[in-house]
Order: sequence, then structure tokens, then C-alpha cells
Amino acid sequence: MARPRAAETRKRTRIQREKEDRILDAALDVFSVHGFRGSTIDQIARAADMSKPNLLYYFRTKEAIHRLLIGQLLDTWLDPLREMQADGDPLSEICSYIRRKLEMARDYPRESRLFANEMLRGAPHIQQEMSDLKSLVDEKAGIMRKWMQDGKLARCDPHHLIFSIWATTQHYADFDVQVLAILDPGKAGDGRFEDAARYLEKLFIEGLKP
Amino acid sequence: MARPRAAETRKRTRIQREKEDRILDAALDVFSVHGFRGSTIDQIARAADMSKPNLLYYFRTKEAIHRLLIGQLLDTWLDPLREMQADGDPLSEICSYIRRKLEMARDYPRESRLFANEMLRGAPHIQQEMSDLKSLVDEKAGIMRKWMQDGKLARCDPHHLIFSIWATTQHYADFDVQVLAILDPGKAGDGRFEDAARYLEKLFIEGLKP
DNA sequence: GAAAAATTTGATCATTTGGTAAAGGTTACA
DNA sequence: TGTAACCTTTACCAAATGATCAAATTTTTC
Repeated sequence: MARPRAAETRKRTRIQREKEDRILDAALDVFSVHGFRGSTIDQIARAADMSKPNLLYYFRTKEAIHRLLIGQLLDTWLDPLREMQADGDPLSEICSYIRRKLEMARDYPRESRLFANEMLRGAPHIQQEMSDLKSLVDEKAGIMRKWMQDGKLARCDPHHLIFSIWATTQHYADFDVQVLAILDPGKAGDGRFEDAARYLEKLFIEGLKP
Repeated sequence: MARPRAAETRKRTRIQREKEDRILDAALDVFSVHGFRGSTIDQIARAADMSKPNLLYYFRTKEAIHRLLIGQLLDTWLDPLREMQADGDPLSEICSYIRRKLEMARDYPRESRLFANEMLRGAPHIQQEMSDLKSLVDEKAGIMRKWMQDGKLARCDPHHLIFSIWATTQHYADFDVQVLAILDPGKAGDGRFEDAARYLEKLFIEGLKP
């Protein structure tokens, strides 16, 4: 290979770590708003405050950056669901899940939007991950079904229950502009997340009480 | 003006109506999946089965097509909410609203995704419409607040109630791939929408009962 | 059925975009 | 402090993209 690319030889240097982090952060900014096809390397490079060839020294292609981001994302995105324990109190477990998902929407809105973008275009690159996701969801749906049989949770379709939690929480990241445009300007801080948590906990507790 | 562009002189012809419809339909296909920046005129022209210059005879620019689609969308998108009547039974009104929104997610998923794409990129072109939206939502929130005062609806934040209805229903259009990947293959038809309706009506009725 | 209007096409253009080449500058480490 | 590995930049390229033009063809109108 004529020119050594970053990270292809031996260990990662300090500069490599710093720049790769900067690139990924900038790329998350750009991809999460414009999607893969709508984002340009120039845009990302500008956001990372470096030249395009310099950026391409660290990542061979635009796709390589995107792939890495998506991979990192899916790795942590489902942690809150994984934490749902069969031996906890059903309504508390569901409330904790809602709270954790809302915190993610508040603290990692870019990741949420990146994911939403991927879904909107039909999840072309993550067939394997969707399959893993199904396994996890099916497992947790089984736990919920048990809770229902034990009379600790209202009978309902557990898959749709999970969908409704995803939808209501991610909404605050993906549709943030809309939420901000509609709520009173006074709620511009993070107050809307606390209001949302209060509302959603009440809705789901009352709605799912056996 | 050297060359007459479609619809610039006198009335719209039969061909104009047909082709413009074909273009808008194709553009909705493309924009709803790839977003504005991620879509190309070539792509839309191919989907509409015509040449690029031919397409550009009917719409001057890519943006003109997009603007028209967004305008049409917002015009009808809020109809279900407008139909919510202050003098109806609160829980029935809310259930009808959910059902209508679910029907839109089922019958017009492309429109839902087009809207979602716009929101994800920060709704750059629809500031005015967002303002109109706020007026409508505030009005309906007022109705809900009245219902709560009359003891006909559980006390909660009406804005977040509306958000939760939007989120849960639009989810079935915007995240359709995910929904399909997770549900049993048997639900591949429109059955998932009926299941969703059953689940959501129960959740909201029980959750919002006074 | 001819004139006028509308439509379609093929060639073309300037810009943007993803990506490369090669040369010069910097860093780490012996 | 020298040098090998690593990093950065300037210049560049081919393809894609948004858009235009003049000429050719079709449709409508009288």
C-alpha cells in the first residue's frame, strides 16, 4: 500500500484518537440532520474544522464514517430495554424504562435522529441488527406476557406496548422542533422533558394497571 | 420569456395535469425516503418515467416540487385534529382521533415520512406553518383542559397528550420497517394497524379515564 | 388541414461531490 | 538529534447533479 492510512499500521496515535473523535462528532451532527445521502464530506469536514483530504486520511469513505456511527449507536441504543428485569415490579419496570428512554432522547438527540433517518429510508444497512433487535424484543415481550398472566399488568399486546414507549419517548428527540414550536416558550429549557415524564408515567401506569 | 414553461400561459392542459400529478407522486416516493437533499431530479424523473428536462419543463426546480408537496401535506395533515369537537364525549373524541391518525399512517405513509424528514432537519421551510399549527393545538388543548375541569377526562398536560397521540400513530408509518421486522411475519398485511388500534384505544381510555 | 401553442428531446454547461496523488511538514522515539 | 513513521496540504480528477437551450415533435385550436 503506497500511502499509509490512519490506523492501518500498528497502534492508534494520540492524534488519531483526537481527530477520529472530532470527525465522528461532526459527522453525527451532519448525518443526524441530513441523512446519509444528504450529507457531504465537505460539510462534515467543515464541521470538524479540517480539510476534506485530511478527513479522508482517517476514514476512507463517507460510508465508513456512517457505518461506524450506526454500529456504535445500535450497540447502546437498546441498553434501557435490556435492563428491564423479569423479577421487578411490572409497572415500576415500565416506568423506569420510560424514564431511561426519555433521558436518552434528552441527552442523545442526535443519535435518536440518526436512527430515525435510517428507519425512514428503510434501514438498508442494518438487516442483521434488526434481527437481533427482534430477538431482544421478543424476549421482553415474553416477560410482559408473564406479568399479564400473573395479573400484575393489564392484558394487551406487548409488542405494541413496546412500540408505544419507543414512539412517545423518541418523539421528544426526533420532533424536537415541533415540540418547541408548540410548547410555551417558557418550556424551552429541559422542563419539557420533566413534564413529558410526568405525563407519560401517568398515562402508562393508569393505562396498564391490571 | 423565451420558452413557455408549463402553466405559465393561460390554463392548465390535460397533459399538464397528468404529468404534474405523475411527477408529484414520484417525488413523494423519493423525497419521503431520501429527504430533500438526498433526492435527485434524475431519481424523481426515472420514478415518473420521463426525462429530466421534461420534468423540469413542469417544475422549474427541485425545490418547487418539494415546496408544493409540503404545502399540500400540511393542508390535510391536521384535518383529524380539526375534527375534534368540544361538545363530543371526551374519551370517544380522543379515540376517534387516534383511529383517524392511524388510518392516515396506514393509507398515507409517504406523507408521514415526508413530514418526519422535514422535522428531522429542523423544519427549515415551514416556520409559518408551525405557527399556525401552534394556534390549532393550543385551541384543542384548551378544549381538553375544559374536559378535565368538568371531570370528564383525567387531569394531565394536554399538549403532551397530543404529542403522545401523534407519536404513537405516526410511528406505524415512519418506523414501518422496524415494526415489520419485529412483529410476526403473519402480521405483514394491515393486521398490525388493527392490533395497534386495539392496543392504543385501551391504553388511552384507561390512561385518561377521570 | 394549417397555424399556433404546447411538449419532448438530445446536447450541453457549471457546480458540487466523493475521492486521489504527491509533496512538504510534524511527531515520536531511539 | 536524526530518522522513520505519521500527518497535512495543495492541486487535481471523474462522475453526479441541478439546470438550460435550441431544435424537433406533438397536440390543440380555428
